[in-house]
Amino acid sequence: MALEHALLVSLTERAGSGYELARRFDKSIGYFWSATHQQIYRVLKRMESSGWVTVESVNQQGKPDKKVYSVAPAGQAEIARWLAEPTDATPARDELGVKIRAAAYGDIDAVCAEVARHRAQHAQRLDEYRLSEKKFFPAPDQLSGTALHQYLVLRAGIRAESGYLEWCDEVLQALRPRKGEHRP
Amino acid sequence: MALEHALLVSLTERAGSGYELARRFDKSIGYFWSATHQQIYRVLKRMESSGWVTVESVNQQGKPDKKVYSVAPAGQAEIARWLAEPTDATPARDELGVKIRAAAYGDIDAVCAEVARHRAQHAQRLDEYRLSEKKFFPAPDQLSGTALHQYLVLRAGIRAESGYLEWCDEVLQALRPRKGEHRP
DNA sequence: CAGGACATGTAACAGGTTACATGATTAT
DNA sequence: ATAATCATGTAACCTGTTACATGTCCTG
Repeated sequence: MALEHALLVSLTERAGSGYELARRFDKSIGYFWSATHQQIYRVLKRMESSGWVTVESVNQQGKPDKKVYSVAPAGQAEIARWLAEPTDATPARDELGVKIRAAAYGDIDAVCAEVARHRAQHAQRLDEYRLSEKKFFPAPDQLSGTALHQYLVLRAGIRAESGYLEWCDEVLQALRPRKGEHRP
Repeated sequence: MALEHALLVSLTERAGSGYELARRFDKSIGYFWSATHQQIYRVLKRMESSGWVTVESVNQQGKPDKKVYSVAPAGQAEIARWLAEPTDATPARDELGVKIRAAAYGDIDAVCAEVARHRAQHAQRLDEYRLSEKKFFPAPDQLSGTALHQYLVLRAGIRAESGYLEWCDEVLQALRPRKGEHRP
């Protein structure tokens, strides 16, 4: 399981509440691992009873109390243990691929529209990634430590998204009826 | 949900038993959607009670009986309905990314070893894909219909795997200690 | 005063994994 | 004999999603 470990990493960098962690998962970490707040609350509770994290209730003026979680020594040990343990590659899962394979049994134009929709979504994500790259890592050669690691996973996102975009274009070119031609 | 629809597509191309479907998911379809046999049996049962598929028990000499599933009209309608319905892009989920982000809190060499392991796995998959490409689609320009769609999803696999490989190399180059240098 | 951000949670459900169980045939 | 392949299934469990519930404060 990686959600536990993603939370531990995030909490190591900065202690925080479940709510704050959910915010962080909308951004940086969420680019390659997503989670809803319910899931996060559940896992935090479990990690607390395992002794991986400690909680402290913090009063706030105006706002409701928050439970700030910090990584305990057992949690640090768990990160190290997990890092050393080999993990299988996550199997690819792409619903759009299933749809394309199914295209012959439905409306091809609808499938093309779907591909175009996904293309747009991925293009937007790629833009965000490239912006982050320019903004936070203008001189990648000089990075080291955690900043370097953050940069490297951002690179994964950039490569994945731009590859996906190219593929969408290949699909659209192959499936879309071109002017002057008519489909058999 | 895409497993139902992946099974419908597979059964449209050829009727088969749960066991046979599980075999197919190890190959072609499994390249972009995976499922265990238990999952498949469960979903087939549900689809049968929804009237999307029909079953026929087939006696075999020597081997145990098998239940051969075929797509019913309601199943065909369901494929068409699902194709026209927009779906969200599957969020990326890469455990290796989490590990790299965590690398500073454990043994960097262990993380590099993991990256190298994954690189090897993806390289092998890419080889298989390229072999399939040469073997089954030697003249991609002339494809149409289902064969074209199969080719396009294979292309997705090839692009994804080769992009991943390049990224692994980028990571290894950035993280691995080079001769003559020593890490701070 | 309505709506959004902050903050946490319960409950029910759907999807996916792992372990176990059975039993025949065929190949080594 | 032993293992692999064919073929189906139950049970328990973990992971992930959706809907609902509560309550305050701040902004427009």
